[in-house]
Amino acid sequence: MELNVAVPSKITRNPEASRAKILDAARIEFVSNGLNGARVDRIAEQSRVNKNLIYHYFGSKDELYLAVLERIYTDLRTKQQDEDLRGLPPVEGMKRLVSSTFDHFVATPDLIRLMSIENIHYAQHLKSSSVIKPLYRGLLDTIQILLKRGQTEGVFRANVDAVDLYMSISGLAYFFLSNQHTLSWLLDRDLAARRRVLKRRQHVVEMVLSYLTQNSPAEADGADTE
Amino acid sequence: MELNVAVPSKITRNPEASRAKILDAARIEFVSNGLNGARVDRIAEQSRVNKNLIYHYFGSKDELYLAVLERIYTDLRTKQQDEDLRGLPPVEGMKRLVSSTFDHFVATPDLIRLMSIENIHYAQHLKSSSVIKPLYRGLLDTIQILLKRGQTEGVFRANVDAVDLYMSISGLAYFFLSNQHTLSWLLDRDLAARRRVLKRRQHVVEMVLSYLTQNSPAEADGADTE
DNA sequence: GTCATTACTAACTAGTTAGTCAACAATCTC
DNA sequence: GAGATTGTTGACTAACTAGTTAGTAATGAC
Repeated sequence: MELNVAVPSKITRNPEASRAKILDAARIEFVSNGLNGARVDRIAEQSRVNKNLIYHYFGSKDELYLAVLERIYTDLRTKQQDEDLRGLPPVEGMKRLVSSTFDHFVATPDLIRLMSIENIHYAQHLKSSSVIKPLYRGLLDTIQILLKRGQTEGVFRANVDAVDLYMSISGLAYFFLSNQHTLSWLLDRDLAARRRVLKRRQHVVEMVLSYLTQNSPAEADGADTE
Repeated sequence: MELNVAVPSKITRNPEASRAKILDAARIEFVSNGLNGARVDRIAEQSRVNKNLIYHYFGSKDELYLAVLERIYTDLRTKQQDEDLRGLPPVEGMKRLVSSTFDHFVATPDLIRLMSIENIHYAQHLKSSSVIKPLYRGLLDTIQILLKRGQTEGVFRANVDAVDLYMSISGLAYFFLSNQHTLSWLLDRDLAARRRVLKRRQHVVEMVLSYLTQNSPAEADGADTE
């Protein structure tokens, strides 16, 4: 319904586009500079929108940040179609779950940084969100389903906590990515190099699967229970 | 118009104590609020020292931050006496290495937060430090020594990269701690609870050791090499 | 004791920064 | 087309913040 007359050129109103432009610029700004380092003026400038419009739509810097956080979390969880894996043979399903989790992290560095930023702030924004929390139920269920089936089929070890397994799958990928800058420097390796990333991916998959497929308390070793 | 007469109570000078007080207060401030969130005025107030003294000793906010960073890294690496583990039987040595790494992380939450903060800032301060980098050599050497010996003795799998192993050992503990706040909320668990931490510790040790002790390419499975 | 050095202080400043005010103008409702 | 609603703007402000200036006084070297 646009282009109604010849050349209007008057200030066209486009709330959705403005909102989206603000959100895009805000994402870049928050991800690059953290919550305290981010500048509202810079977001206004980058999105080519009047600063007050930001307050009109989002209320405050913190609420804008939360909006960015919610969007990036929901984007991730809608892309991550783990439900498809539930029907696969446990070993195969778990392999794919681990590698796809890894791939999603690699593909979304913004998410990694925002998670770090949010934890620096004691997750106080996340806690005031109602939309993010439910997103995690599905992933945990998938892990639980594959785990249980693998155990009854006798291919996975017993006594594995799904939450612990989730944290390990994520943690093995997360640390490598979130701490890339300090690690690359300290270890004299370019961890962002494509080859390195692929190598890491394989290592992570192998570690998780060798843990799962090894019969439970294999080591009847010394106590070490202090 | 002070009480300059009778009681002398003159301002005693104590450079080392002042320096230390500033550093202590700065550590708390930077760890709690991040680099951008930290306030120099607050550090001055908390250390009960004139603000200019901070600039007198440390030059700038960034240099003060670097001083805090260097101190916490060196503290960790002097406490972490991994050299002692090099003579142990590989499995036992590695077990202890993993659990002591975990314990050090748990005991030093400040370090975890500073590492996250530093990575948010692309490790730019760390890179300008000359003292931190060498500290890492020893730990990697220990891993390498235990790994090699375990491999020649036939108890550890072949083709394990020491850097990957280091990142896994650290990552399994780090993610659990650094992302405690978001994870506790998202997973409905209090990850700071003592029982949880001990359980996690055991899980991490088991995961690393089952990976190491499983014979190399156990799964002659489908390709999955896309 | 004198002098240079170093520790320490109080008051100030130039530049930011999140957020607001008051108004204008498309667009929607009827 | 009148009137309410909502999108959009530029100028403004009060509070803050890293860093400075200019000075005083304790201490060490000789």
